[in-house]
Amino acid sequence: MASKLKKNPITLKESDSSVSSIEDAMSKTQDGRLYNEILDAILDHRLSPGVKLKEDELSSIFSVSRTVVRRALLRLAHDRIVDMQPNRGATIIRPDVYKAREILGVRRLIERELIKEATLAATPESLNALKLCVESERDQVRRQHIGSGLRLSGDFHIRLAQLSNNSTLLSYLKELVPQTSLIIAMYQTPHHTLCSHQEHFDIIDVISTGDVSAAQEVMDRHLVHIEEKLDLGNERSPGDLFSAFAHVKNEVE
Amino acid sequence: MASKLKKNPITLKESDSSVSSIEDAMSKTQDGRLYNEILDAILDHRLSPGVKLKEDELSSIFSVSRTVVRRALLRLAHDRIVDMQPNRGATIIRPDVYKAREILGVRRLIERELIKEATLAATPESLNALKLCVESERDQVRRQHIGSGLRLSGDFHIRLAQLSNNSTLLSYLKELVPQTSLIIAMYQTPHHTLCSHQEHFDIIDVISTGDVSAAQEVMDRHLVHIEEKLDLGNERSPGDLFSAFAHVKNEVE
DNA sequence: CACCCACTGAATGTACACAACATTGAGGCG
DNA sequence: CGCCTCAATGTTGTGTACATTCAGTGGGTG
Repeated sequence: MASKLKKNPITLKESDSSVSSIEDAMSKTQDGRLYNEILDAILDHRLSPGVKLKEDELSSIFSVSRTVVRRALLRLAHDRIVDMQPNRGATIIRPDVYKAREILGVRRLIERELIKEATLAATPESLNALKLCVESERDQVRRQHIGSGLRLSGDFHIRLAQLSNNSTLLSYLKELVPQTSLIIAMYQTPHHTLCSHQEHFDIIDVISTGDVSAAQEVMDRHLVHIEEKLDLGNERSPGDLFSAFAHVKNEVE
Repeated sequence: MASKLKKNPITLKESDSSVSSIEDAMSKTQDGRLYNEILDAILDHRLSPGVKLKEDELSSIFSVSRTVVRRALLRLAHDRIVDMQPNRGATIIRPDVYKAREILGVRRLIERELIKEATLAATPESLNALKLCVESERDQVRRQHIGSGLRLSGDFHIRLAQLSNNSTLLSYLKELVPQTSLIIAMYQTPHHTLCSHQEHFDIIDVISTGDVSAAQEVMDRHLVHIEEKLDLGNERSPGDLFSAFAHVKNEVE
């Protein structure tokens, strides 16, 4: 059992994650830290769809008790980021094509509203802070830190949503972003599937004009672009054995 | 400590709740049962906004260990139905006016989309089943079972949403309905604030015509009516000491 | 040879004990 | 007389042991 420790290359980056992640006040308890760790791993594509998250392994890796692991997993399950069946443990979701379209559709619905409210509430200062965030994203990608780039790309959407002061829709988006990350992991095409940071800069520009409809239009197109870059036509993602043989091992939902 | 058992009048209606509640497959584990019990109590207005949910008390009342109680509370916290602060326990949320408007606004956004998809996916059979549900709701109210009527009223919206096959938006609505129930409890005016079942019948009728825009219009008006029946002008709900002295005891968020 | 069933091992569900933290009240001090 | 300190108490956070369930396996039988 102890030999399984090195099986997973997840490093726990103490202070880094609590800074980079948007989740702020919840890191006080241990399960909040673990929750963020797993979330970051998913956003960075270090954890793939379909991976089984065994409680013993996680407790070994992060040196916490199963109690803490269970809490973290329960939260992820409630976010619909992992799937928990009674007595059968937790696995990272593998959205099928139908579900993927559903999630992306909900994102469009919700972000259309969020950007409307954000546009009405934006100030020059908050937009500048947002711009800095996108620049950092761009720099990470240039340095070939694709994983961090991906996470920061999600961060942009969440920070943008925070401008709106709509905490309900914000909490939904916080679930949708990791789900989208998993969808990208499953259905990405050879060409890059990152949010283009240029589009992020464009979005900031439109918001600063105060034109709500235009902002909604740009955001919607941005999300459609993401969807178009995916290969949602045929179900399996190329080169992924898990997808190719999904019907053998587990016929999900 | 054992003497506190009789303090809370919550009865645990074994089989009843698992039938009446929409939550279906989750009642296998004990925490799912407790989760549904608390949710039903909120929907029936047997539990009010601001009530402290102590782990020991709940574990005594329902004869389960604190482990189970904690899981249930954690789920409720994630639904934003209870508020959990580290080391400070769980209390049922008390949405202020701003938050109340936000939640009702999100409901309108989400149900507008849900009824669109439901209209496109509806069949005569599914609509008939829905009609039976509303009739049962009407009968409960006629028999003065206001609590059950309230819960069934929420059930209508959820069952309607289930027609749409959009599980993401459905899960959001499952959080929004109890939140709405708490808002109604806080801000209800002397005249009845139930969803009028007549409007529910109307909604079913419009859906059966297949006219999406009309259905959206009717649903939107229905939700606006609910909001209009509330007294969101002045914050306190009449006769509720908790609200009246909220600024003294705890200045929430 | 294929199918069925009991067994076994591993993983999860639950309970309880202890530790850490927050709240509150009394007492002392300024 | 009011304020501060600190201990007592209650409540939550965490770790661990035990119970339960499930999946895989091996042997037996039709």
